[in-house]
Amino acid sequence: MQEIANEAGINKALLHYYFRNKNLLFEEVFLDAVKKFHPILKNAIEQEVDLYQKIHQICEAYITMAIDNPFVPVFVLSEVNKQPEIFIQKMFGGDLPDFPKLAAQIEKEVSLGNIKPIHPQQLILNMMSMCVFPFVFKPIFIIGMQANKEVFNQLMLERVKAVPQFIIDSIKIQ
Amino acid sequence: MQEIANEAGINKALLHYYFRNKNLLFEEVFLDAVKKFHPILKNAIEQEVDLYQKIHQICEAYITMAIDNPFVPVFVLSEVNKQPEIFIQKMFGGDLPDFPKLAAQIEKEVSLGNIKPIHPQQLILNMMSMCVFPFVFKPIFIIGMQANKEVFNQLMLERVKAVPQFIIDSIKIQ
DNA sequence: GTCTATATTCCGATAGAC
DNA sequence: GTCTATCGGAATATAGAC
Repeated sequence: MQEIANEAGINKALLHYYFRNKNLLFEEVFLDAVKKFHPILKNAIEQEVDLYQKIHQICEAYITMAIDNPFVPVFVLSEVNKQPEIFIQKMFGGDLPDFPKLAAQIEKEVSLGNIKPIHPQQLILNMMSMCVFPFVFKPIFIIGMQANKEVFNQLMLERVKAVPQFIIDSIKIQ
Repeated sequence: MQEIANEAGINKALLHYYFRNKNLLFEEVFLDAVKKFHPILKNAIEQEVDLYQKIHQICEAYITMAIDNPFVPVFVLSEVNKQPEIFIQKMFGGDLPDFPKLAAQIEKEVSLGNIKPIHPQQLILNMMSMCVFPFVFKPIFIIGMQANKEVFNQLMLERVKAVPQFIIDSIKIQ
């Protein structure tokens, strides 16, 4: 609270005046900021379009969200691993993206022979991983690659197209 | 400190007797536990084998490490995003895996026409993402997929082979 | 080495003046 | 609304007996 007050150029007492206590501050500031993105991401997953389009939409939604708000992936993944049920309830309000529906769509394409055989849940994990992970991995990547923020940001921009391309290259039938 | 003492069946004073203070305890216990894996992962990345073999080795090293120590990815990624330089120094001691060397190997295969054109750093990000991210995403995945720990663990076992397969399917030339 | 008791520090929260 | 001053509790850390 002291650090926040310093940063804001006010004092602790005023923080309590505005937010009553530390937990309410946390929820109003962080959770509200993060909850904004939920409908966008949920919508990308639940849109009624064909699979390749959907892969593009999901990757674009997740990666651009993370580019514009790089703190969100780190924040969500840190918090959700502290108290999974509680955080998910607060964050999604029991209204998570419909992953099973997406899995069913993948399953259908596989059974129709339109894409290579793959476990739908593995494909979903692969897609989510490639969209979100780099933003959490960023510090290690930059130091390990002897890169810098500008290089990293450029790579992330490229990923909006590169990730769906990579996925589709892997699952498409020649 | 009280909780740790309870868990250990001793009292707080003894914890301080052994570790002097909370920070030293943290470093000795957590950092030491995590540092164990560093040479294994580094070695997988730096082995002198052909690219497809190396992809298999890296994925196997990272995923099996995470299966056996699921707390490690969450811990490392949380800490590294708090104080990147400090944590990386403590964790890797200025001796990170040689990612640039791996990038050079990928670059070479691309230029030889052995694999599809791809930005080496993107491929590395994709691989690291698919290996590590699911372990951080686990709580959301389980609830969102209406799955459970057993299903999740089974999926992770399958990923040891499924992830390299997915990558190679994407980059290989028909 | 292990304990009890206690000191010390830190931080969230409140009281009350302005 | 904003501040200073302070309370109260919790957590870290130490003293000292055994």
